[in-house]
Amino acid sequence: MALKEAPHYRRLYEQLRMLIEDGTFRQGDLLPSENELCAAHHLTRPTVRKALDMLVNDGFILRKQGKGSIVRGKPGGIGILSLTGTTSAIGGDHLTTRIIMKPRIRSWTTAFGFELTDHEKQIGCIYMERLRLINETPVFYDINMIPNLNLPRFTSRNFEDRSLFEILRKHYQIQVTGGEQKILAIKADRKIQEHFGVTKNHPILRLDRKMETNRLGFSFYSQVYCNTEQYSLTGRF
Amino acid sequence: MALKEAPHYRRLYEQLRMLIEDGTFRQGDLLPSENELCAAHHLTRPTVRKALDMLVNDGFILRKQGKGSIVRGKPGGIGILSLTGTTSAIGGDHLTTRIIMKPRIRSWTTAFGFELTDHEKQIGCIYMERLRLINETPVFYDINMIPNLNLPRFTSRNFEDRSLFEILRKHYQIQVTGGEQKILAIKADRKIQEHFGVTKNHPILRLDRKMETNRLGFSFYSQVYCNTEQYSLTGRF
DNA sequence: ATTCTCAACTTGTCTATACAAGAACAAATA
DNA sequence: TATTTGTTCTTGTATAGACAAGTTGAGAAT
Repeated sequence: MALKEAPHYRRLYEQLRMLIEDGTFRQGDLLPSENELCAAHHLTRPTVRKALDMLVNDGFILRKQGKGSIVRGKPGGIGILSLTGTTSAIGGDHLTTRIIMKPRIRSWTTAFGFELTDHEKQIGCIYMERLRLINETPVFYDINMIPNLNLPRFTSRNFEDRSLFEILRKHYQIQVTGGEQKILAIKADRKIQEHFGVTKNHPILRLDRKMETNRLGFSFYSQVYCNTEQYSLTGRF
Repeated sequence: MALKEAPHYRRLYEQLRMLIEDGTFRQGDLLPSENELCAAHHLTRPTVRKALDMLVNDGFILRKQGKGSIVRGKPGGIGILSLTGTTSAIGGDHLTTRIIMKPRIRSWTTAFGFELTDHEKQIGCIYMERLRLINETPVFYDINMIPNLNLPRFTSRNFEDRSLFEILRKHYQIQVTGGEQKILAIKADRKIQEHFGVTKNHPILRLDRKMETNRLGFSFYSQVYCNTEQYSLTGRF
């Protein structure tokens, strides 16, 4: 299956994003002007602007009429609230993963309060639980439910180091395009107390998430318990 | 101060968004095709597409090549995680507000962990605390800090019914364009216990938010305590 | 020296057009 | 009947150019 080349605007977006993320452009810097980018990449302004629009949307730059495109500061903390999976949200910190329950096929009738289609209910799901540690401290406990649909060898893959998002993208050409989430604060239940090493009244943040993908009708679901004592979740809106 | 007319793409966006929100277009419906919208509004495709791009970004529609623009379901719950203020995030439920501390001018050196500029520190801030109830149940307690900058009559306005966002938009032409937030789970402190009527170990969700606006260099800050026992926060990403 | 004006940048909005590619359906074909 | 092939709809990508409007800085006028 030959993957087609990404469109020009997306390649420019990826390139500029990388230059911001690796520090080539720093907070407050001006990006090259639209006309300069046009000349440098042999593109026209609407195409360049589309790439810049995406950077604005993702919070990487601001644009000021008459001034230019200004690089914004990267928000600190853990950006799990946006599109990225946990792995890439951590940033420079050291993330390790322990599989608590290996992927196995199960039946399901609901996924963390989100509605399932009849087709999803019928084919069942792949179920997996993981504990994730940042710098040796357990911070996330996630339960994942993925429709059991045409994912050869999925249950035997190694989820220790790589993110679920990355595996779906690389091996199955599935991109997460967006999703829905519910957030609430709860007391740690017995299982969470044990895994996080906290007392029974310790407040825990719970995210119920539905991830939608570029594959028509393919969504998957996660419930994430977070110990926000040391690492709070951050995001842009 | 005459407000200029909004650009065409924004007006089309607002119009379509309203038609989706008021139920004229329902989940699964197809919007008129781009060409039909062009003809109906005397616009060209790039302009129409810009409006549709915004709807995609805000999660109102999906687009499928060869098919059309499909209306998505509106997520339920309280959409405070996105751009809207609390008031418009509640939806159909009944929101009431009690002012716990009336707006007054204070000095500040920090705002909920966000960095302040020297200018912000120098001019001080307007400080206000409110308790907000949904269907008579206290759900939000918010602390607001707004730079004390050129907002005539601000401290004497009525914040009971209207949202801070709305007052800033209507009276001062200030639009919130985005922001940054941190989320964590905490135990209710004494003040929160009292206002929410909960015990001392009750888990509470805390949002620290920085709101950025169309006014150059003007940001304001909120810390929101949420009792998510009955109403969880929802959002799209 | 200070202020003002203007030219030369920047991004913002919009038009007009072209071709590619996916989806749906009808007609032709096996 | 079942399958294939077009045709025609849809959105996706990209070009080229025009004018509006905010910002900046150099040079002219005071």
